[in-house]
Amino acid sequence: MADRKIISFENIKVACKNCSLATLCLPMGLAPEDVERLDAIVKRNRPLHRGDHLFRQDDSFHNLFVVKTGSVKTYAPSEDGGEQVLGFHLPGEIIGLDAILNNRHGCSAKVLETSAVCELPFDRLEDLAANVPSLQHQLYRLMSKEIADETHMLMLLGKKNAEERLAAFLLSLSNRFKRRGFSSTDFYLSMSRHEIGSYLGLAVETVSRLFTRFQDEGLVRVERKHIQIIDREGLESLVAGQRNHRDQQQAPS
Amino acid sequence: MADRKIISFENIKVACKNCSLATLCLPMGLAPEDVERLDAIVKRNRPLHRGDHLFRQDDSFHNLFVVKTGSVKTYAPSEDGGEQVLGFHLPGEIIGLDAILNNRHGCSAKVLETSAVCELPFDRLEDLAANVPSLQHQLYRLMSKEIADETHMLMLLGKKNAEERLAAFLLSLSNRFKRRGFSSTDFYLSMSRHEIGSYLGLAVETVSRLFTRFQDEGLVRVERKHIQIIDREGLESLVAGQRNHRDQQQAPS
DNA sequence: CGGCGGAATTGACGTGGATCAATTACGATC
DNA sequence: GATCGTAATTGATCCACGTCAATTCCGCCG
Repeated sequence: MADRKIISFENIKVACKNCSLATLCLPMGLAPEDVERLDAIVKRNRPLHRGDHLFRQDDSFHNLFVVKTGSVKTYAPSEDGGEQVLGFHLPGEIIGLDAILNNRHGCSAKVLETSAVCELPFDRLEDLAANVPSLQHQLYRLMSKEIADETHMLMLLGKKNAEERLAAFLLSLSNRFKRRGFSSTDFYLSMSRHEIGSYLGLAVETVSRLFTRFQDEGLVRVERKHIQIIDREGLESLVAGQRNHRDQQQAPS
Repeated sequence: MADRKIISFENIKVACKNCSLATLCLPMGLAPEDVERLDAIVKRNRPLHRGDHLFRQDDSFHNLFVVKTGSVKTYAPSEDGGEQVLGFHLPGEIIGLDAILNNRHGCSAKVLETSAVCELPFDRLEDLAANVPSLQHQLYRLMSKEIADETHMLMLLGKKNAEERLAAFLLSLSNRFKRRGFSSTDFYLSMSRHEIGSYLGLAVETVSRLFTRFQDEGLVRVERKHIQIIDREGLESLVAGQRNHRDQQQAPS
């Protein structure tokens, strides 16, 4: 009891309308009274800690999750203990949309650092969306964004080499931090080299070597998890890939 | 006029309720009267021919497209005339969901063979969905499926080698043909080796060599575009990837 | 403060698949 | 049926990146 009181500050729950993420998250584009209605179905839990799961593959699906602070990775575990990282999720990003299809989660989601996460019961959200066209539209938009983002990732994995992939990854993080009001040039990675490699389809050693190479070339400053972007344009021209190889031929009519 | 009459058989337009795809497509799970309402907003065009575009990258977005017969590829063109194939779409599959976000198509869509395609004005569909919960739900499901499919593809590109990718591709086609009432063991490819390679992140030559290898190993019979699956289980065990390499290590807690 | 264990780095080496280069096989057109 | 252009196959070579192995670094805990 006393205990509960002491840590009660953890329970401070920011209403959607006061949340700094309102312009990236579901409330985007909603009228104030609709934000209130959305607010009424959001569950806000106490912070989770590194290693906690939001859900595991094959869990039955009830809620979508939105990162409020911290970061989360989604991944597909494989029998043999290995895993394929599918995504890293920053504040304002929605997790679980792939589970609507079968009412079952197709991947696992694990917290990378102490994080706050909002929970949205999907059936209630769906009901509300049917009555609030702008919310319905925003849901479609968010799902569309998820599709577009994954398409972008497919292109990265399909035809970019290792350095183009890592450069794109760093720029993606940089841009997302910026939108969230953090520095776009100075940030900390919450994931390991191993996880970055898994996400980008590269070996850990390759990731490590590229970080040192990028640093030697004056593109970034790397100190363990601490990243500083020194030459953003340099990274961008890497991604654009002057040195792009595969598949430059003409397609058939 | 006479002309129009002569080819008028092309204009035979199957209503959704009579369409053989009703159980895979948007009408899935809708009550008959709701199918009628959906039917009312569907535009059915005359068949398109090989090379015709449904839309091009950066076109403004108005309609979703559903393949009725034939096949369509989506791809991202690059300045230099190259392209990255993003997907192959068979009857009953929806195209254009990634465009909802910005009201602009993020990729191009081109018909691979003579094909019939239904067109759905998205704004009218959205309005209808707001009034027909089962349609709204079906739309969420279809978008969720798109996300889950792309996730699956990310895993393929992220950690599978060339033969695992091609085996998975063949099995995917086989399964999709089966659901559509076609043979799952004997079919024709509507796309070129080059397009397969682009889709799978492989060089044309690699695709070609793998086809011959698979044939030599008695997994399939290949004769140009004509494919016969001889040993489905063999292909499946390839995909499962006994010989799987990358990333079998333990993840951190 | 010292010792332990996982994470990261660095180096040496091997290989899967890209690239380059011919050759062959089709399909379209007249 | 001859001609041409593109698709597909096949072979030879190369290299980006994975794998293996050793070392260093850092956070953690007694």
